[in-house]
Amino acid sequence: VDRIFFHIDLDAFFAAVEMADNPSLKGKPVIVGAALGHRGVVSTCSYEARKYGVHSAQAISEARRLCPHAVFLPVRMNRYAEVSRKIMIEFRTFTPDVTQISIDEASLDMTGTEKLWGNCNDAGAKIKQRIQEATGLTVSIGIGSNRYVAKIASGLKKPDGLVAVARGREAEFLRTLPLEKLWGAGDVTRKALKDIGVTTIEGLQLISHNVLASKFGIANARFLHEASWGKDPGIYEDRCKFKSMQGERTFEYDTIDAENLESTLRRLSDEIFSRLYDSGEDSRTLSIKIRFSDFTCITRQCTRLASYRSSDQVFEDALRLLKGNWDGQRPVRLIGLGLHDIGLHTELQISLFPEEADSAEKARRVVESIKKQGKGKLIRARFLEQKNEKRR
DNA sequence: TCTGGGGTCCTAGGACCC
DNA sequence: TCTGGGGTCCTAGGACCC
Repeated sequence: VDRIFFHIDLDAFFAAVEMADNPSLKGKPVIVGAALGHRGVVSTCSYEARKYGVHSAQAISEARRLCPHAVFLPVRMNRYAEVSRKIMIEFRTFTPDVTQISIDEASLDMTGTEKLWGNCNDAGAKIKQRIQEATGLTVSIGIGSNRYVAKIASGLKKPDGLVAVARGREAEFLRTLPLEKLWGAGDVTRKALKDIGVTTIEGLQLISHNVLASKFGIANARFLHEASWGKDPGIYEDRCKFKSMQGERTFEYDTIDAENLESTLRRLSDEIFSRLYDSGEDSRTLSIKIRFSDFTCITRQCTRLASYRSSDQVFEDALRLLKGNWDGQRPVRLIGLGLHDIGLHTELQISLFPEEADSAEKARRVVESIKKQGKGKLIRARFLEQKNEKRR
């Protein structure tokens, strides 16, 4: 059966919400992001601001230099999440198959809805009208025979755009686009492609699979090949629930203050554990992240036998990782804390009694630390027995 | 002009087990 | 004393996206 997908993207979402909430901002350059004079970047900016060269992920100080008269606003994530929920509910009145991609994007399977909403253009117009009425915001819509093509189409005529790719014309559609539009191939991949003489999507379509695989590996080669031909490499498949959660803080000034790092870790532990607790799920893998003043970054992780049961447990492991991996000398720019492999069944069935699980955990740590310090000096008891038997 | 915060997925290598 | 092949779990790092 021929399927039809709509990819819907809110235009300049954070800035647009601010303008809808405060109409006096309309027509002005609006920049949502870090507070002025603080470390941080532009989250979203209005199209008026983009005319001055302002864009997402730009340093806020740079945005200020480019557009000093813009209205600078802090990020009000709770408000955007509220508007986002409202919009997703509207989407679900058009089709039950709505995959939320991010706070401002969704992929809709609109197969078989023609009798309800009309052809693609009509259905698109109705969605736009509904979102406009409900929130005052505009969306850009891409339409295609698969989610990947729809996603790319949605980005081509922002804001308030609608681009439909005819069935059977997917490869031709991709061929006309610059390589930068190929979702999933970023700066690093493009540079590597240039090394083997590929600078266009057409070039990517025609290059031999072997050459591609030897440069990028089989999985990446297949992704690039399918994407370039307008086949869905499966970008939104099995998007289930979240698999990790993390929190991080960039310090206003790089720091070597251990107390500052510890208290930040303490706060992050409380936040993350409470999110885990609220989710009702389990995690027994924790990571910390340290970004140094030169922007290099390390991550260190550990896995327990049983899921975290308190923010104290989270903090204890986080602190141990910090102490084992920071010399107290290198200035730290950012510290982060994450929990991973989140799910309901991550618990190992080691013991019914938490005390035993804890002591098993301690034993494991002792073993690991001895292994690290005295390489090869630790062997399993059963091997000792074997040696003794041989000597006899 | 320095470069946030929240995520997903993949790879490579080591330890360990059978 | 030398040594295989397959599998799982774990760790560290990195590409990419919004």
